[in-house]
Amino acid sequence: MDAEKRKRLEAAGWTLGNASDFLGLTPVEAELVELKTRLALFAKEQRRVSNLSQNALAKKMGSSQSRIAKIESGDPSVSLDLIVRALLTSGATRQELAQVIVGTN
Amino acid sequence: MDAEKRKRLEAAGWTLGNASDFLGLTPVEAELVELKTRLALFAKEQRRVSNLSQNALAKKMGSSQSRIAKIESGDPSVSLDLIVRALLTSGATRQELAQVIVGTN
DNA sequence: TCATTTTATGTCATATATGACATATTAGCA
DNA sequence: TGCTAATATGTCATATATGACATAAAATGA
Repeated sequence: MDAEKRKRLEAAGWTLGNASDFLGLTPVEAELVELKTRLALFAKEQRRVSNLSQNALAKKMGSSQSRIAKIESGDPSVSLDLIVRALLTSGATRQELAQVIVGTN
Repeated sequence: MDAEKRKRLEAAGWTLGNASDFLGLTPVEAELVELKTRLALFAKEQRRVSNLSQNALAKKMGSSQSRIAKIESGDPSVSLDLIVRALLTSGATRQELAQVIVGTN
């Protein structure tokens, strides 16, 4: 969005910002959310690469299908611990984890 | 330990193995523990580099001094989420996180 | 030494994450 | 189309993590 459009919108009474602002997240919280989201997406890829159904992965790591679904959908009730456990169980390496963490930015 | 010593110890009634074996951890659980331990150590370093007392860091991230101590001592009651929050709050970059995760091995 | 700050350890009420389950929705294929 | 596996979504009792607090033990410096 360019400065012009921003100015017009703000003049019209809009408060601009991103999702972090809206949710009232601190920068650290926002970064953690982004990190978890990226890892969650990668977890979905990894599971598919390893040819496991959500159910199969769940059994393999002592969890349940519904929780795997929540992991992959970025459900806020899912801990970083669980995401990483899913990733490691579906064969992701530490190098790959690191890769995802550094990201594109 | 070489095969000779192992044989002698086992003959003497010792069951050999590492901490993972002793605690009955699966390979994935063991790797997660190791990962958390390394990050915990790095968290301690990072806090010191940023010249924060445990109390100061705790306030900064809305936690408590005792919990910071537990983070840094590798207490099993501490989540990966909390460790990472502590790291980010004390100024660690994603690159540094990734660095620690890939580790030396 | 002593005073002060920092860190460690233990406990507890509460908050949050968890697996299990039911059930809905979607994909994939004959 | 129908049939079946896969995935999504919601709920709940229980397990685990949390900040707060007290207090002990170290560290730091005068």
